Amino acid sequence: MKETPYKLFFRAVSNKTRCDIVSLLMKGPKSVTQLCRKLGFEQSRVSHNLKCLEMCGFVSGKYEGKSRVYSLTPEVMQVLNAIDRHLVKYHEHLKSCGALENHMKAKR
Amino acid sequence: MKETPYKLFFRAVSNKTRCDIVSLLMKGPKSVTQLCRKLGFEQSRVSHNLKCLEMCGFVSGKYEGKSRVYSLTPEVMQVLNAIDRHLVKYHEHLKSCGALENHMKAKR
DNA sequence: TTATCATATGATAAGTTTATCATTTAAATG
DNA sequence: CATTTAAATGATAAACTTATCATATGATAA
Repeated sequence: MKETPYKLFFRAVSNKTRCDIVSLLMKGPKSVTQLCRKLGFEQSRVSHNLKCLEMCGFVSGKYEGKSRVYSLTPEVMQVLNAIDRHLVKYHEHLKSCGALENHMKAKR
Repeated sequence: MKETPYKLFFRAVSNKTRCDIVSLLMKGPKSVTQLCRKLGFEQSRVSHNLKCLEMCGFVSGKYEGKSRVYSLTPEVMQVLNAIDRHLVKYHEHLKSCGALENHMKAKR
């Protein structure tokens, strides 16, 4: 499958772990440990997903003492804010959508 | 996994088939057959994915004669345009990102 | 330099998503 | 209402993604 920028962009935040990480980082930079604590996720889970977000340009990390502190890149902040503004109106539509969980599969 | 509106929104367009469908529809409404022809995808593939997009409020379809014509919802058009404007600048970053294809897996 | 705490990486099993094939339903028209 | 063309649905195997566990690397300070 060929990768379009669109797809890559969307996919980066199309799962709950990364979505949650991004949401938290929108409130400010955090170390891996801080993210783990706040989200209740395992460390390697967070690190793996941070790597993915980093490679997609969503976040960047720099060492501060022993810990590595991650922040959203300015570009992505702008994008997310733009989406946010529009998602406010759109919200309702999505809430009633079970599609991605239920379609294309029967009663497995 | 609990579903956030964010995740649902992003996931809807996080695969190539749906991304392509949405891109095409940005240029105007199309029937299923037209989408199949232009994209070179199988009919059931397109229909399944349209259903997903429809349930997420991305598209809506109405019968015109024997065919069913799909269009993007106005709300989503706005969102996509907003993302588009920002993605222009961001583009470069994403192009160099192999993360979602390569990380978390070895040499399988 | 080694001990300690923080993060990253690798392998893998479990879970999810996808495309495909086969079949069914829908609309229109003779 | 039978036929034809268009689209939707269901089941399933293959592909992909994810979380987890085990381990390795990094940074600092004693």
